[in-house]
Amino acid sequence: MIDRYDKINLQNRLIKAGIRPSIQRLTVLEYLTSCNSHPTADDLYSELIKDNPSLSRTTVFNCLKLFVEKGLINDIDISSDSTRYDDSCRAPHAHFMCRRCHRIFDIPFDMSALKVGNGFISDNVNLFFKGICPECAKQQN
Amino acid sequence: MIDRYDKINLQNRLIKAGIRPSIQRLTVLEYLTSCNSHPTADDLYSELIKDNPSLSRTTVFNCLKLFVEKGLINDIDISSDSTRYDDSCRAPHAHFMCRRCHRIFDIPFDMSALKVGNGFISDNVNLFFKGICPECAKQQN
DNA sequence: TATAATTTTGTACTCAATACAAATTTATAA
DNA sequence: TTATAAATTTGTATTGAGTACAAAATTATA
Repeated sequence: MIDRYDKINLQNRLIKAGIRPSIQRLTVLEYLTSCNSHPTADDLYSELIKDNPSLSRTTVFNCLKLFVEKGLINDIDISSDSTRYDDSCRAPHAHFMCRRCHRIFDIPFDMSALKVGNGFISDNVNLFFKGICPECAKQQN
Repeated sequence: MIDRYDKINLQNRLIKAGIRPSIQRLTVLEYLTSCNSHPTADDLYSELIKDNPSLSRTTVFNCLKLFVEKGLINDIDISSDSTRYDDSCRAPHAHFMCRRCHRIFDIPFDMSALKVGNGFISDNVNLFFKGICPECAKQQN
């Protein structure tokens, strides 16, 4: 159960992000904050429906989408629509996705310094930035 | 049109990766290598079907999946099934996805050093490793 | 040439995510 | 308070990326 202090905390986080703290939104954010895993929308829905029988699956998707837009949470996902492919023979580079025009740019980047330790054996690294590309930044004004 | 030298090059890349160089596989790899964009499977299919009317959409998906498995190309995509979410309030960390057990691990990582320049305005960074987690590495032997 | 193994093709299907409109809740005005 | 407007939630219908599967075609091996 979520205590009063935490509830106010969560409310403040929503308000600061410009989101009206409805019960459903608090519920979704509370679960995300308290769990250490990386749940999918359906993970959340399956879990939360237990104590909130009237909760709609669409609401969970709506909340998550809104939270990501407002920068409250991260979506561990890279391409907004479908998987994209990239010839790994090319020079190492990071990717940048523009939130406005949805293009993906190659960013020259030396990835060789990026390592995981502690027994993890990595064979692939992806570095992904999101934001506004130079063109869209100009147009915005 | 793809010239003879390139064709042999592509063939060698496939063979080295342990993939039999069928016409369809060469076609898909050739397009991926020559284009500078980050096409989706359907992008590829729509383009290649023009000159290869008998090409199947499934074949394109099969090729891409195989190429990624063999490390020939990268998929710019993070979660294998559906989008996962992550409270951004938590300490900055990278992610590691185990190819065997498909779990996603948090990896403590100082992301503050990761910057894009050149007029790109980034508000979000994702660093994603793929490979084998310590547990699965042990079990493997 | 026959047989086995691999690859391709095409149809049917799954399921995450979205569109949309009705119902409900919350805020604002009179 | 009551009426009205705005925002949110709900549920159904739909989309579309990706997969399962088996038949057809191709390629390798005996």
